[in-house]
Amino acid sequence: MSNRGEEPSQSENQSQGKMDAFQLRCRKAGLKVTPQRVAVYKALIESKEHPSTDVLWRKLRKTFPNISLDTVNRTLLTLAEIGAAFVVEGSGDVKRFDGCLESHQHFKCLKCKKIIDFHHKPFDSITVPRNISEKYVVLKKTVYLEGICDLCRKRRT
Amino acid sequence: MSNRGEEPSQSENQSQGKMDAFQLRCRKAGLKVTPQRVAVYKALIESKEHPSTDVLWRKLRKTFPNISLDTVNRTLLTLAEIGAAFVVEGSGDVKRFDGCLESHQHFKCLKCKKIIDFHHKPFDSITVPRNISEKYVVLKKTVYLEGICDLCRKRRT
DNA sequence: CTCTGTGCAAACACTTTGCAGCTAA
DNA sequence: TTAGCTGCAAAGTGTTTGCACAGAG
Repeated sequence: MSNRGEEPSQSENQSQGKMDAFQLRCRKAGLKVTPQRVAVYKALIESKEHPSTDVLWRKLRKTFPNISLDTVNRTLLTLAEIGAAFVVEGSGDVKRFDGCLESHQHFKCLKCKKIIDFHHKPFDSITVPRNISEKYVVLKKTVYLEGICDLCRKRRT
Repeated sequence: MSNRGEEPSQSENQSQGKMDAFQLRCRKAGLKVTPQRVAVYKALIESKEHPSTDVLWRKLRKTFPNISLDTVNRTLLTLAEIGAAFVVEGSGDVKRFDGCLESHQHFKCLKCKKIIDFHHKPFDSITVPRNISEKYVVLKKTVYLEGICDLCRKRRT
């Protein structure tokens, strides 16, 4: 584990905990714990930028030169299936992923496509109307904001 | 209340009103009112299915055999730019559009990709936390639900 | 008349698929 | 050992672009 200049011991432990939980989750789902999977998952949870397959792949290649784009893509889709990651909601651009499992919301800049995380407690507890929850299985409730971020507003691009 | 075709009187008037408003909006934005644009807009607001470019194009060709896919796509993007339509939020599939300007929310079935509209008043009035609204320009607030629809659950596909 | 919008075709970017060899369990 | 995973290459899909002509203003 190269530990790119960041992470001292404490977060290293946290990270380790997450990795253990991840391995457990894989096994439960009947998935093998391969170096690639571990690397993809690790890179994802260390990314704060909600990377697309491509972005994560470029990053991974620095420490894992042989990993293929497909593997990254397939792994991310698999992670989403077993609930270890999410596909970020958004208005129809490239698929982007989020490895943060804690409750939070997203603001997406329409200009630079940056996604900003925030957590507003009231949004955690929104209640789905009866006529929906009776008829459909609601798996995810999301509050999602779009607009222009501070930097894009300034540079008025 | 379906009346979703070329029905007469009342809804015809409503529809006409919408078309007038649309022309006005185009002119204000400096866009020409071409037959294609009108047709695309009309087809969009008559669709309840939040169509993708492709779906809308197939539909349009029945009454407008020469219209090209690009035109439909470009027109939809243009409509989104001038605020006459929206790109539906969702987790990274094909771009889909919505011509309904009234406040409403979406539930999307992860299996069949169907999008169900609903309107839950409390969702209209969610308030964006200070730290976001102070820093960013929030153009759109969305509550978005994902899950499995009634039909997909039954047929357990 | 002018300048935008359209249609066509080619280019692109992103995903998915098929398969042979590899590897975790 | 063996089912599942990876890497490569090729095929899809959906979207964008460049350009000549047509048509709205």
